[in-house]
Amino acid sequence: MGRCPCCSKEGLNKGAWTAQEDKILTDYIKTHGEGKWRTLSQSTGLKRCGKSCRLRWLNYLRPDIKRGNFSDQEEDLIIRLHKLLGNRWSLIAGRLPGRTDNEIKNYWNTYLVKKFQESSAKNQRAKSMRSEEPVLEEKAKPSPAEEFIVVRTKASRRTGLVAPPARAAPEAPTTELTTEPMGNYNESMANDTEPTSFKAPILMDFDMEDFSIDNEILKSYGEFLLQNKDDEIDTLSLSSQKTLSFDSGEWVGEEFEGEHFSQDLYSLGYFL
DNA sequence: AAGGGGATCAACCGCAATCCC
DNA sequence: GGGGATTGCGGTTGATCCCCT
Repeated sequence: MGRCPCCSKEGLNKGAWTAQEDKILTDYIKTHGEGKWRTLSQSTGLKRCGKSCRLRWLNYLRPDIKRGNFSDQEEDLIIRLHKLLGNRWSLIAGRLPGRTDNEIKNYWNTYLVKKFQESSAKNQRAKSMRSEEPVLEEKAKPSPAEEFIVVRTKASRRTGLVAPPARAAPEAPTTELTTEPMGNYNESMANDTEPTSFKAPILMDFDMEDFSIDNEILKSYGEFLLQNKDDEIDTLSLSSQKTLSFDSGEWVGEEFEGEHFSQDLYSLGYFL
């Protein structure tokens, strides 16, 4: 284990890629396809390590990469996914076609974190204006970004996340709501950016073989909907024809049938 | 006009899982 | 089955850009 041998090799180029290097890399991948990065760097004569080639391709040269600013919808989706997934940038990027994990990570660290800090400071000022109580107690409260505590270990491929069922599913009547496919992101959802409305559970690593992420997310999210059904359901009552019911702690609906559903994180999009 | 400082983002680093001989 | 090689990921760095004084 330890450090990748190729990184320590001498004679390899570092730093910004030249147009010529880009062309060599692009041409090779067009011919041979992705993968085998080490072989690629050797057979093309590129004085770059395999990791560097891979990164350059994935983050910059790939033809399907979307450039430009993040839209409001994308931003909102990132915020919501980050609440659920934590710093799983590759997973988040998987839900944003054309965006790379690196791009999303940078966007989060530069823009969204700041945005959270500002809104949290605003809230704090507003509260302290309203109350004569010292702000000391407020200080103990986490900012919206911090509120959704993400406890995680170093990234690992065989791990995922779990939303532990800390609270028992509420005894509630069947609640109906509609869903729509992820591609049709609803405008009203973009407006619902209040980060504190969804009490995300603590995230932790788990073994994919032991857990089904969606079951847990569905339980927790269903609970959230039930607790907030008066004012929140509308944000999810989209124009779709698909019907989803929450019954006895489980989601029921035509879109959610089949044993493979719970293994596919794609379903998460239905709730965002 | 210059330069200082903050913001941005491409690229690197190190770790861990998986592959493969 | 063991161990080195490879791949994938998140965290961090540093070069460059841009704005303000």
